Amino acid sequence: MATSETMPSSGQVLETLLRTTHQLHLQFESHLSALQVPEYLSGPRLRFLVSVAEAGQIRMSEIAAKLGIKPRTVTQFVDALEQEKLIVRLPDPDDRRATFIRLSETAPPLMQQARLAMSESADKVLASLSPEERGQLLLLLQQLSE
Amino acid sequence: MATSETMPSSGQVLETLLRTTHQLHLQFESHLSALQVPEYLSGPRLRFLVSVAEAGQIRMSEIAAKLGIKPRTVTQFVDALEQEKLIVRLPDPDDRRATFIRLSETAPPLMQQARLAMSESADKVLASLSPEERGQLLLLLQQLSE
DNA sequence: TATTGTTATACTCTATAACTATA
DNA sequence: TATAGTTATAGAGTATAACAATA
Repeated sequence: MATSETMPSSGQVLETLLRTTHQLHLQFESHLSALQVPEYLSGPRLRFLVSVAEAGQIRMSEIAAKLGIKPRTVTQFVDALEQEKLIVRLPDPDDRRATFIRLSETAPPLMQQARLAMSESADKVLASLSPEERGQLLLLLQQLSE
Repeated sequence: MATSETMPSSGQVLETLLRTTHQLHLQFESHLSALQVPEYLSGPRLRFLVSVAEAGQIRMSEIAAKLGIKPRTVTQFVDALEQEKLIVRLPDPDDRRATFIRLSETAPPLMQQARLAMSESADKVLASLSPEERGQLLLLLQQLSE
């Protein structure tokens, strides 16, 4: 039987995980807003854009499934990001009910800038971990998300 | 010079951290809502209640500072949780501008129930990690939040 | 003058339900 | 009849600004 230090309860781990990431999230957003990143590039929007960028071109229903959000929510992201000229809607010629989305031409440099600011913020937020510990953390997280 | 596997960039780690915990958060909330926990005990509200419970009795301005939220937001939490009979407001006799809050008598059993459900959900969410890995993760998170 | 908490208001993210156009 | 996306609406969590009561 192991001690509680080597075998903490799931509840304790998850509680710490959610609490800690909430703190990091707040720190991260406050660093970001101090930098030159446009405010409308919030966390969820950036996550959305990254998904679109990875796919190149993707149907709205697909990205909803991929991100675990509802079609209605996709419509709102697309509306907001289209207004900011970051993505464009394209009709699907094979299915006239469906709509593809992809990054606009102005999006990549902005996202690049956002990534830089994110990485700068991340350096501050993760300052208390050594490079090796960051590697460990990354592996554990990747295992969790599979 | 280490490889990128042992020394990932901060940006990559934080990106994975935020993305992964977003997924976990969604999974966790969906497990929770499938259980018998009252819906009004959402993550942020539970976090708020736990803070109040730890303090025993705390001023609204203090809890705002502790949780990193604005006084206006505290007022909303208190309004909602007071309506659910989970906390009570008490005047501060020494400063008539200030208000103390503390748990009501009915709160602790409900919170206990919520913790149990949370731990059940957590088991599912963390199923892909061994007990040792959970221990590692916990240590890394604790280090991060210091 | 400064601080505590509140009212008024608004924005983002998320959801459900009802609908339109198409398949 | 089923699917893709939209309109309409709502609710939680967060914020800023203006204000009243008190210090």
